[in-house]
Amino acid sequence: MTVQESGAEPRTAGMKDVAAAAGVSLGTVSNVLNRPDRVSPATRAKVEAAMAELRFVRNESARQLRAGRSRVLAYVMLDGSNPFFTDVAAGMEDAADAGDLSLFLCNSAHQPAREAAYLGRLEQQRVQGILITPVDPDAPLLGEIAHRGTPVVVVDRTPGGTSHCSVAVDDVYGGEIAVRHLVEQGHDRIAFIGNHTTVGQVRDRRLGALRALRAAGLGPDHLVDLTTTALTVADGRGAGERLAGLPASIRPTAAFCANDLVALGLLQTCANLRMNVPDDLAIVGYDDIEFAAAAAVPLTSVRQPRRRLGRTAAELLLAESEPGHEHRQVVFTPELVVRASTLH
Amino acid sequence: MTVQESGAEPRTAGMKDVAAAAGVSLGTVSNVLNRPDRVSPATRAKVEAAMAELRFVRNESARQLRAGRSRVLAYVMLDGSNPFFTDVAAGMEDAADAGDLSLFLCNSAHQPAREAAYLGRLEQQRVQGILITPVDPDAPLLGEIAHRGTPVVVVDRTPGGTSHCSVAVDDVYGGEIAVRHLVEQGHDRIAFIGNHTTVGQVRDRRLGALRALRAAGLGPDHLVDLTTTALTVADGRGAGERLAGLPASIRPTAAFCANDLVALGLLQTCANLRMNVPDDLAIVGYDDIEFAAAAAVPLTSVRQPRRRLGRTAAELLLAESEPGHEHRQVVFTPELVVRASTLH
DNA sequence: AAGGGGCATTGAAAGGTTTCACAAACCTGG
DNA sequence: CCAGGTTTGTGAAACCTTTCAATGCCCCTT
Repeated sequence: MTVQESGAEPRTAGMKDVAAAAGVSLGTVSNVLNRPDRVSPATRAKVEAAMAELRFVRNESARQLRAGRSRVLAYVMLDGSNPFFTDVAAGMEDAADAGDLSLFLCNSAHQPAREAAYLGRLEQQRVQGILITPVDPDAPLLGEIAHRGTPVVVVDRTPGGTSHCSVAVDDVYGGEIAVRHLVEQGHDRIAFIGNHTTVGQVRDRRLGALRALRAAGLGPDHLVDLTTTALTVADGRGAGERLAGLPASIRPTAAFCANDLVALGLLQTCANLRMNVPDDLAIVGYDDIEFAAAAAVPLTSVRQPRRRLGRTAAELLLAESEPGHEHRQVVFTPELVVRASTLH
Repeated sequence: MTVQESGAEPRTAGMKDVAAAAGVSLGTVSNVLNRPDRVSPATRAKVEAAMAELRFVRNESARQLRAGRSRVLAYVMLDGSNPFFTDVAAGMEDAADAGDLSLFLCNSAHQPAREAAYLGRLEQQRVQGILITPVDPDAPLLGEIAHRGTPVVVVDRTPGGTSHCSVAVDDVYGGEIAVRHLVEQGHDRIAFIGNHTTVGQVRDRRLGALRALRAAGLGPDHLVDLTTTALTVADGRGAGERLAGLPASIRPTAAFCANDLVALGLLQTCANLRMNVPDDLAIVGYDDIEFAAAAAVPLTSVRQPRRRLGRTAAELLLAESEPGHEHRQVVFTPELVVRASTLH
């Protein structure tokens, strides 16, 4: 209306165009955008009308270039198909919303190369901060990034060094309450199903299991290891078949699974083999994902405060920019949710 | 080594600093980065050494500002906690990797406001393109964005207009093969569980179900609607209880669920109520998520080519920039995966 | 030995925003 | 009616990269 649209469509209108259309200076347009209170209602209206007219879209690259920092957080997650991580991400979104930031999700899918590629891209984008559940929490890359100035918070792993904050859950304690519960239910021969030789988390959970046995006066030989390669439903099924193949005299009467996916696989094998849960085999899972409560036999599981984990991680990240910041390692305490899979 | 690090740490080194350290011009540094073949090996080595020395990180904002476009795709998904969508995203990642692009995931969680916020942010970032499973495929916002120049591809919904490409699966056909299978198994009274009044997809699946009945000479009264508010496990449980409450004379002998989460919930209720699956109730789900095969009774389900859906969507998006581009609506054909939940 | 072609490198402009010191206009109270 | 303070608005610099025409330089050809 103020400007004549003659012929070809302009690629995109910039603030300069808006300023011309509204008959004000460039600086005023910027003020309307960034400090609306510093501009009189009348001119503000004029400028806003021009912006609508021209379909102005702010160019975030230029804004960032000048302003130095972006309004974006990113979470590089280990496994996008595991509900645990998407729940953690939901918690981060809560915090990001509150701070008027956007959260971008990246899925490394356990691949170090992909993780590195994402980290590089994010660093180049000058994101405000990076949340990450790393393939390897002690990889030097993380420290380098933090050292170069992009805040990093490690989620659900505790890194050795302290070049950044971290948020995790006490896995030793989680393993302990799981097995203590089984012992209280009268079991004294318990299978541990997971890949404790590979993953730190799982090692800790197993440690907790041993501690609970010791507290009950039972030695480590009361824990029967069924080692898996990963923590998928298929791994659980496989372990179930191995378990069922053991002679009755030494077959455990209960199983503690390193996560719920494994527990669900185990449960499925039990159903196939007509083993009753919990009478023939009691099962405890880990994570308390939504599908745990929804299983054919609702699963007793160790609940991690997933959403809170994510929210806290994001909050820690935002706190990094404050003046006298000290890196903190937050550890949450898990809790046992008892359901039918362990109750006679 | 070439440069003396005196006193305070510089925020971040830019290409200018690298050029100075390497004793070459700015343009040469740019060439090393963007057209390495145009630079002699000797100087390239010098420059690369300087970059390593100074821990140079390319500033993506400035690059974009000048170059105009970014190397980022984004997928705005409807529900980050539904494995279906994370699998679709995995397919997109495959395509993005191939094109040396990064994929950022955003989760609208069914909230229009959040969706709009993400879209705004992405448009401002000038991402190369937006993939989206929208809350409302006919919202005008999508068309506006496409019209302003950011390519948009709609995933798993078919929008009314044709201002962009779309990729979907033939839901009518999916419903048809599901119910045809049930009819072939001898069922003639079938429950339909889902929210077909709200969601276009579900409406189509139900339409397919009716078509299969008609083909078998059965009228629409042979389909018993159990309407839910959403498509979660809890909705499935609730529907199961309603179903079990029906008098035996009119109770369906089979159920077709609008997705696998609902089917899993239904399955759980059956287990609780000691109803045998499939003898007392046959169940067909939809999506064939990983948990479907892993259920206590492995679930017959309609498989959507999730990963291919995602990959194709991303490819379509990349093709948008080609000269004589026409918007295409790709429709895939689902297939039935038969498992124990429908086989005597 | 002169001319010509290629190749490696350079220097300056451009891209859209934010920021900040400054100018102009407007009030307030004496 | 004026001094001093406040509110609005302005103009130019700065942010860091990419791009491209122009400049040297070296080697090959005749």
